Amino acid sequence: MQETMTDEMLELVAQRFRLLSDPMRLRILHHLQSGERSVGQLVEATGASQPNVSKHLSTLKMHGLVKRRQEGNMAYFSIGTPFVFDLCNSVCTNMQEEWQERQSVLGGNG
Amino acid sequence: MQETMTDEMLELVAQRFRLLSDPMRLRILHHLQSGERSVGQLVEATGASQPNVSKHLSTLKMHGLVKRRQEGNMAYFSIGTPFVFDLCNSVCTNMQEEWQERQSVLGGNG
DNA sequence: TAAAAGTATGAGTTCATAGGCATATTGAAT
DNA sequence: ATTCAATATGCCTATGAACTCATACTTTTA
Repeated sequence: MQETMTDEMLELVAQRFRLLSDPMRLRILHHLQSGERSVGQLVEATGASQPNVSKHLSTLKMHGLVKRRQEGNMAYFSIGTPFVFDLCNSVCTNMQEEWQERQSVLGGNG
Repeated sequence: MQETMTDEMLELVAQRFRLLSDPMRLRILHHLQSGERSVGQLVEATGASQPNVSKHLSTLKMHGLVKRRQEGNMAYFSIGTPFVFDLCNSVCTNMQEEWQERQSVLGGNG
């Protein structure tokens, strides 16, 4: 973090993190990682309802995490800012490290 | 993100991000970045109420983002996982990049 | 033991949001 | 023009969480 953090900056950063704090949104992003997907495909893949998927996509798009492309009847979404996966990877890595530490503390070295 | 993400993993990652999705918690972490602080110091620095600060610290501690040390009457807290600052820096950097892009799009190059 | 300071916790309130359902909108096909 | 398919949106509800106030807990001091 920087030396000085204004209230507005804190609010914006928190907002960004809040976008990633929902499992369904993470699942959608995860499926988009392998490429562009239509709403229907995401509904199929996530098991969520179509309105729910559409709303999450709308939220993600509003904040630039996702891009939208229309083709006929269908709307295709894709990742807007690949850096989100860096964030997720960092969190995953850190969690794994903590688990390993905890395990070695609990279970000794055997 | 990894190739396979179980529901439990998604839930845990989301939980981690949710911890960072609150401005007050970010502010507390930000103040801890320069070193260990007592609850009273954080109350003073953040302007939040003492119960509020204590609860946030309790939440952060429960998830390992913060460590607690007791000395007499006082409780001193410090950063448990420095990697959170990497996450915040990534977000800040990315936001700045997007702003610059937006500015050059809106304002041209002059 | 009593009082005071620092911190933690519980009850209650308020606010944000995820999700479901119904329906509106948009484009394609007949 | 009508009907159908894909997607978006509005309303509603329920759940979670941040905050406040009051109070309990804990350690120090008198």
